[in-house]
Amino acid sequence: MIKAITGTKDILPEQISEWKRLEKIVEEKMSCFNYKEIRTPTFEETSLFSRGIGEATDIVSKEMYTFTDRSKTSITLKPEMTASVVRAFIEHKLSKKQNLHKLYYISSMYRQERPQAGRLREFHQFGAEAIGSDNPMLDAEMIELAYDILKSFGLKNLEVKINSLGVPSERESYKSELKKYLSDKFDSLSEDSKKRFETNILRIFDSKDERDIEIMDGAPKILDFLSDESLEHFEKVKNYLTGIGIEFKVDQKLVRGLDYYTNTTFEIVSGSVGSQSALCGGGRYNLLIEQLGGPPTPATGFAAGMERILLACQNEGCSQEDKSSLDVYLVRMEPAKTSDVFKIAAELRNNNLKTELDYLSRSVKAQMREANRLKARFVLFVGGEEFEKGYVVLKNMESGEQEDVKQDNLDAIINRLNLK
RNA sequence: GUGGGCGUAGCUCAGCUGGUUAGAGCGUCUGGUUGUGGCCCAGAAGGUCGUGGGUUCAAAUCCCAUCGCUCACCCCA
Repeated sequence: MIKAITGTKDILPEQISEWKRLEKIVEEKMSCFNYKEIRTPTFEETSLFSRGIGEATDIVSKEMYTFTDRSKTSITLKPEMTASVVRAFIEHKLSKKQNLHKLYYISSMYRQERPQAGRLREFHQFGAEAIGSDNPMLDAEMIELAYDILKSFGLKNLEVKINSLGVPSERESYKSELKKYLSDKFDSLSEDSKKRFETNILRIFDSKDERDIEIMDGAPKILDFLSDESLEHFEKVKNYLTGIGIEFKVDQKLVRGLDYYTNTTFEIVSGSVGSQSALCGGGRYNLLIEQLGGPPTPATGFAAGMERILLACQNEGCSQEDKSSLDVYLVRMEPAKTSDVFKIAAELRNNNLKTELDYLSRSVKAQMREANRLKARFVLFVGGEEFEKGYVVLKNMESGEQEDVKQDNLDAIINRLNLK
């Protein structure tokens, strides 16, 4: 048997309604905040991601789906969306059109990691990018927007964490201070963190090793190394959030894995999923656009993992039942009436009524059971003596009442079905 | 890349101190009188016990390998 590739999942019909519900909320909220949808290709030139996300990050160094196509171009399935959006922004010279672009997307992403709860190799994210302004209001708006969507979807067990990583010069001086602090404690660090000491020292903060956590509790704090300007930006973000009643926690251990972040970073975590608790993460990336060859342009954004959100929702019991039902089910009482049934179905469907009929040549009883399972509001019996007299029988499945209706006057039925 | 758990009907699982035709619940299908659902009742279909090898008179049950799933580390959404 051929099975789906490891880390990929089919989304079956019974699961679609929750996906649609989430997508609908995303679209409504994005539009409410005046973000415009953008769609970019599934794959890009590999260098976009290696330059954009950072050569040393795990995403680029070991998780990308990269291959060479027939024209020997190195191609990569997009592991995240920001680099693609920025590429499109630069390529289409959007900065010349207007100063600020507020964009959103819903798309699948690809990362070759070991799958686990809330983590797949093909997964779906929605997210937003505001390109063209350094205004801290937009930093706050990103958090507001993401939080708003998660809340609207029904999630409760949420926590907003924010931090500021400052600008590169501030971060570099912080990193060297951190290095100093850790140098005499190096031997006590976990093996993983010893590696991180060289590759990305900030990530030691992410360690779940108890000794590491203890050591890092005494480490210097990033906010002490930020300039007045960076701190002021951060203060404003916090004030805006407080002003609209969003609770948050400043977490100076919140460092993000992508290289391009500057100043504000944030995460919204859920206590309702497994260890992959970050439902959404983002922050400001003021240098990325220039770094990818565009005009110097400040920007901020976020991405949210849809599978994780769905998982959290399921675990919190906030999923909604699929309420879809049928308007009418046609019961064919004799095999000879098949073409009549088919004709009536066509007319009902032409009038936008959700109509179903039997394709398996089953008994009337079986057809009724099927109608019931499909939650049909009405059943229309075609056949028998009524049909010979020119009538079809309309049955209300909830009340059980039924009545004869002239078969050459389907309009009466259509009107009746459209009423409720 | 590293570690733990698990692979028996469509689904959830029982059976596993080796021993006659492998079970349950749910679901599916068909019936419960001529043409009518939901509840109830009856019956039926459906499984090379992940795959390959080994031990044995005998293996779903023990051993090895392999594949897959899953959770966690790592990383991140």
